[in-house]
Amino acid sequence: MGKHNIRLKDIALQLGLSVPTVSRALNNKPDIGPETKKKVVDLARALNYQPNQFAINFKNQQTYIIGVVIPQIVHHFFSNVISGIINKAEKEGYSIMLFQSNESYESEYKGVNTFQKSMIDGLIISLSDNTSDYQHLINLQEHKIPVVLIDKITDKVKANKIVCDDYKGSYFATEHLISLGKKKLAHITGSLKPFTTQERNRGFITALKDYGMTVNANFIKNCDLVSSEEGYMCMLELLSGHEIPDAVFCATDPTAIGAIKAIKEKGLKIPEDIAIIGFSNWDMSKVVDPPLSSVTQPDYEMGKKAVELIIKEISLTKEDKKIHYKTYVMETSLVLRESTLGKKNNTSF
Amino acid sequence: MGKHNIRLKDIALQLGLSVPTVSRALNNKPDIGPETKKKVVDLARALNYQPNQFAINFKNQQTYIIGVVIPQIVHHFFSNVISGIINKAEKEGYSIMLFQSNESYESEYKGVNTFQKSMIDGLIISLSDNTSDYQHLINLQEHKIPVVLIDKITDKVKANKIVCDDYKGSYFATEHLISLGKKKLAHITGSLKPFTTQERNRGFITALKDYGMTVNANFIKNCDLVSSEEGYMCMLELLSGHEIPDAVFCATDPTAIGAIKAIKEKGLKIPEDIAIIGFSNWDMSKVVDPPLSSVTQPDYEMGKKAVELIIKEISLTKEDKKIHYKTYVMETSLVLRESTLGKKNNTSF
DNA sequence: GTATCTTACGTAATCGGTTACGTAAGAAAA
DNA sequence: TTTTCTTACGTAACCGATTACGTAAGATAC
Repeated sequence: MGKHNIRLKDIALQLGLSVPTVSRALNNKPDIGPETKKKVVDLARALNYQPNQFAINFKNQQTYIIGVVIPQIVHHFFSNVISGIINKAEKEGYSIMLFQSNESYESEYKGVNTFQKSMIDGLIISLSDNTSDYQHLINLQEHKIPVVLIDKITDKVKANKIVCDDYKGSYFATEHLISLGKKKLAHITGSLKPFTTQERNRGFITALKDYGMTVNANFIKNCDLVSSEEGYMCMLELLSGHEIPDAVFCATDPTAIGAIKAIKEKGLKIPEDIAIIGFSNWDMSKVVDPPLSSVTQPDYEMGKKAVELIIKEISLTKEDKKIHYKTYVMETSLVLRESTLGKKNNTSF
Repeated sequence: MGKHNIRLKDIALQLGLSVPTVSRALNNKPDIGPETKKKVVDLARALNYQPNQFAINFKNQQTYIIGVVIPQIVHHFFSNVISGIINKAEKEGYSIMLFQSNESYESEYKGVNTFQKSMIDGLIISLSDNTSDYQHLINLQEHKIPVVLIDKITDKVKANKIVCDDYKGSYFATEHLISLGKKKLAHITGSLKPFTTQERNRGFITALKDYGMTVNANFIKNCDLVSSEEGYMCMLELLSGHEIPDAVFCATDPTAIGAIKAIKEKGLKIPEDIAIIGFSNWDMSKVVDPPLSSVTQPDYEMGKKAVELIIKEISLTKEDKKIHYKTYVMETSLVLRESTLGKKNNTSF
């Protein structure tokens, strides 16, 4: 037992030919006699010859592997991004090496380095919240390995970047609350370290100003861990003031879900007393009571786009052409449910 | 611009040495003079020499890459499995190549083949529901590439396998419903094609029998797509009979969540009129109203275990030792919430 | 002083392929 | 018949490392 893989050498020996001749026969190269070619092709088929891709990649100095580093896989947004990346990469003949940083800079650094040594052709990365040094990425680029940043990006690295329009999504979410006639809008933010969260905050504030409403500092609560527990606590604080909001925009769905729990416990009605909308349209948001309105991000498409960009940059780099870096901003949209619209005759999930 | 990576050759040229001498100096091999060694090590450090892992792997015929094929990434159970796989693999010095079959046999087949050509050291796979031919896996094994099956397994392939105890988990869930004093138990199953679902069904039926209860065929509904929509429809059917159940065990959480919606719409109380318990403890289950009791699977640990098994088998295979295949059955446990326990003074999520 | 053993290096082979180049034999042209 | 041009193959080099083996110089033993 234990077949070894058939090599060109095996075919060459059986036919009394040299290895390059066999290679030429199988790769439709010139300088090969028609009868020899037929003999080689037939034997290769009979032996079920599969070229050793690893050796070819080594010779070509190309692996057809794209490295992907993200903060965490168990996350609605990122698992969808990865899904888009993998499906698109497969279509284009690339494989994916995946690593999660668990939001640790050291881990991210190590992962990128491991990938570099494995000779990935390109890297798609969403930065850890704790990354503030970008030398590992710049180092990669200096070795002509393209880098595409996705969602968690930085302006310290010159590269193609993909984000979704957190600002506009938040603006529209806020506008939606205003359109319901709400006057006292609150915002539960996430950690303001990531650019994405800052943008969501900016969208909220700008919308208020554009509609001539004042921003009440007491109505903006910070929720660093973006967990349901924290959302619950933040909402309790908002409800304990002498003035309470009549609408809340949460920077993530889990915090919104915690907030819903707090609102319901206080005996208040959603959306009549307080309307609430989240961000990212998590799976769980359609099953909470009431179902949560949210802002959807084009996660799958962002992953797909990242693969397109990296493959294009890989081929441009090989031809030593200059790359014009851009930041691609992808549109979000509102998914409206009972938490803002109220009960409808609606059995959908 | 465009540094090329430093090679042994570069160091050798600068010092007037041969490549193997430089290699010996850097790898603590014998047959090297102390002064020469120092010169080489110093220059290597100065140039920040990083050995080309790809070349080393090629020479050693080992990639330190584990291929992972699963049906879908965007799934609570699988994303946790992958998380366990990646974290453990990194600790052991392996990288992960990830592929999703989207429940298609053709896609799974193609993915496995691509991985084989890329010379993965081992494969961890959870089979697609539509896979009934296993030649791609056997072929891998014949080429001495170990295969570990996880969760969606088959007895047609001799290999190490990891499952969780779907039978016992379901038995305990059913037992829990009985312990609440429930007499008319229903079961909403998933597609009975996967072995896992069959086991869940068996657990339910065996528990009923062990407690001297009869199995009412009208109380067993099939829910092929395991979606919330289907769970909702199945539950409506159960509620439209002349006799309705007082407890339901659902083979997956999403169907249970659909069922909850149906029960609430009929104005029935959970768990007083109908208690309900699901399976897999999805993230969303703690936020539905009422929070759903469920059976947790040790997803992360299963991924970790899979990596341990594959690495062990890789090293045993290299030494040409015989492998004794086992199926590892990992324990589930119950997470009890309001859908069976009723309202408690409980603010946890 | 000669034989033998170390030491420290270089040369060659290898992993499995691709590609540049050299060359013998036969065909075509002069 | 001699020269030149194809054709169809083999040889050598390469990708970047590791490893088996050969060997000159110096140390040690007899």
